[in-house]
Amino acid sequence: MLRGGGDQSLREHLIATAERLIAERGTAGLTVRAIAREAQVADGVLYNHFADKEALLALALHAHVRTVERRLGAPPQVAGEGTVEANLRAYIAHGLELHIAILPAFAGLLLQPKVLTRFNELPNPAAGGRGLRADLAAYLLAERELGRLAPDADPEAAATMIIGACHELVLPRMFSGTPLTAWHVPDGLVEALVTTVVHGIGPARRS
Amino acid sequence: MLRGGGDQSLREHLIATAERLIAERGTAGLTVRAIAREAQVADGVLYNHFADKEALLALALHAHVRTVERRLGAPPQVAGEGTVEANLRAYIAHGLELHIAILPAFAGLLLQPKVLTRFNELPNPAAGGRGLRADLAAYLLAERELGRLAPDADPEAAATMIIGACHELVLPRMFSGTPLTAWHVPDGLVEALVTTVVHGIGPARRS
Amino acid sequence: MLRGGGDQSLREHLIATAERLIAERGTAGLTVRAIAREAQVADGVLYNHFADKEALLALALHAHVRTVERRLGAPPQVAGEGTVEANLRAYIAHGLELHIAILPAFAGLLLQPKVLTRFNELPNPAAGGRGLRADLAAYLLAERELGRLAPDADPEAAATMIIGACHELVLPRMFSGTPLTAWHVPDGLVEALVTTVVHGIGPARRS
Amino acid sequence: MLRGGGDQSLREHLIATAERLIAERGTAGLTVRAIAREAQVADGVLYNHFADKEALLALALHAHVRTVERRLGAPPQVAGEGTVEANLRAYIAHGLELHIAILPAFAGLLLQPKVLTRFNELPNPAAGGRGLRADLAAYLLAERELGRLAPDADPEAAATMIIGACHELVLPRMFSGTPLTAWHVPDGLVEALVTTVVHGIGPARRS
DNA sequence: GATGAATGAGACTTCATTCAT
DNA sequence: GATGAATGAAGTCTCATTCAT
Repeated sequence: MLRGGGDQSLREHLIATAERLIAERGTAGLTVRAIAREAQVADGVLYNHFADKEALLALALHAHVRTVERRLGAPPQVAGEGTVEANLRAYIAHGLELHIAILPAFAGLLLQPKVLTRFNELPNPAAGGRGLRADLAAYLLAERELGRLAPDADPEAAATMIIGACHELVLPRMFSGTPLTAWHVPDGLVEALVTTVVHGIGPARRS
Repeated sequence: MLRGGGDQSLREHLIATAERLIAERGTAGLTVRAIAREAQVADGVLYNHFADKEALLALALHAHVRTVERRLGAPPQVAGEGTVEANLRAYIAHGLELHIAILPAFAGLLLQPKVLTRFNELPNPAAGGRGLRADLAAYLLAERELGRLAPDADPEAAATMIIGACHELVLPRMFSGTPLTAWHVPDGLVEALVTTVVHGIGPARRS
Repeated sequence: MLRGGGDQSLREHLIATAERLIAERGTAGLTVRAIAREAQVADGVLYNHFADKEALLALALHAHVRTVERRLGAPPQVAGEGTVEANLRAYIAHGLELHIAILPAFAGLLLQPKVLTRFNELPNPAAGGRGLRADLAAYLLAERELGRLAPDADPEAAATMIIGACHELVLPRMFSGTPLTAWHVPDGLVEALVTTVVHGIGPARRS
Repeated sequence: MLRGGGDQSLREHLIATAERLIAERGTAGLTVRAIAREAQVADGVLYNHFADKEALLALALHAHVRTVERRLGAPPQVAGEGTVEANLRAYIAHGLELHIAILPAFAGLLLQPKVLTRFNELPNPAAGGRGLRADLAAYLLAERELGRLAPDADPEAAATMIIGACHELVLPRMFSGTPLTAWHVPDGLVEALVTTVVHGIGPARRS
């Protein structure tokens, strides 16, 4: 990006570059210089557009989450359509892909409290991060109102377990050293999760 | 050099000190000098006992996990005793406490590939981290064999959801900025989780 | 570009703005950007009118001295009028106010050789800075010619001591950290200075 | 100063180096790197011994003042010895040399409030800076008690004028660009100052 | 002439690691 | 083995100055 600018402002260019680096390497050891070099701009240019490194990282992380969500599309939000099982499968697929894409980026946040603070000051990316669980709980509540779930089913508990399962499937693999993108959910696992949450594991369960 | 216990080697003393600091402050901004000062030893003594900082951190993290597990005691591993529901409650309580104690420490791991590598070279702390899920799955399988669960219940899926729920309850709170220790599980939530996984949320569910 | 007065050139506007900032904050940490922002003009406009930052600062400092002198009015320059004592009091009051106003600004000068060089290239602000001492010496010489001072009184030495006393009263207070504007000359001090220089401190002094 | 140390600690070595640089160039634009390079040590070594740059500069400035005073020796402090005139000449000579040596160094202080703050926290170098005026006032008071000065002579006013004259002789020359060390007090000036303050300039002055 | 984004050298500071004692 | 002063690369950030528009 040479003097004179291109089609997008340098500010956006920097956010996009940082976002890409975060997606690729996470927030770990991401230096101002690395971002500037990758963006092909001078070292100090960052400070013409952002208060400090943390402000840029917070925005880049935010953009990352939105980018991922845009790519994934919205999870099913209209109760009553299709089958509950199919909708749950869609939620789980969505949650898995979302966590695969953003958990590594968020991990770095925990070591950078200043980025965390600035990130929390930004508007919550729609269904991003903690939003997905609430989304699912709302969906389940609506299905219960329609009579497609047991009258005493607990939407919050179920949503917690389903989204939690997505975490549980992703988190351990972040510690293995192998790139997360190379991993796919085993066949039948999603189906088994849906069956489990719908029918329960108790002895009197319908066959 | 002044050490509390005179009979433990300096090596153990350093690991114990680093473990305590990790437990108190997490891995963020933990410097070699801080560890040495806290241990009341010289800065460079570390390199007489460990290859580098990462090796020490990996061992300290390992020790931290074992310490927490020793404190929590073993989760119920004998199927057929008590009720399934009570045993599941115990697993969930165990999982929550475990994750509250070790997730913050592990977060730092993700940003330090060298620590991660060295940690994975160590013997897997018994039920630690990924171990708990496998433990629970084995327990559920045994209960199914005893006929206390539905014959077609999927122990793996159920274990994933239950341990996942523990993650889901803890993880978001790590990003809020408030200290994790100040948080407690809302009343009824554990019960709701157990009920959900045992009975399912489907329409035909028993009342 | 929004400027207060429409009829002064941008050059004058910049000098006036820099002068005001120097008067308010001194030269410490005064950046080109701060001046431009305060003047409500673009960052780089400075270089259309001045060779560099130092040239602007030299002119602004020059203007500052002239502004202060205009505000203080001329010290008594006509010998033979009033009493010598009263005239000396006026000189001292003038010198104190002048030094209070300009010494902080000049302090920054000493650290910026380029500003210093450019400042010295400018016409000496009439009685400013070093000028006041010469003024006083000339006045004292005239009074001596009129017979209102001892025939062997040394105007140069007396002027040096009187203006020096003004320095001595102001300088130490610049290092105390408290704002100079909050300070006032203790009652009786000016009178004591005049008495001392007029009568001397020697043992045979008239009572 | 290579590893292993020499006869003086590195801490002292750094202070001495900074002191020399301050004496040579003043505090203006004195960088951490310049000090480290001049001291022949690594860039960051400073922070093993001082909280920050300002702490070192404050100590170096302090040392500079003490060094100068040690070199100059104490001004006459015993009233009643020699003649008053000779003692005053000694005070003036002392003040001139002191100010020539330390005023340039102090000028930089005004642009570095943090150094100023730290400097003021240090014990006041005996008769240094503001101390000399008080010293002189005390001496003059003692002489007055002995009857060697007029009974109504004002020691404070006289001291202010005498030390002020030293300032006035030195300050303007700091702005000329020529090195201060190359300047000497014109013959007769010191004598004229002493005569003026002792006899006064009033018309009834003794011949 | 005016703009202001971009430049890039250089400032201060941190910290894992080494090594003479 | 233990010490801890010294190392020096690397990090974040500032700011006078330039130049295409």
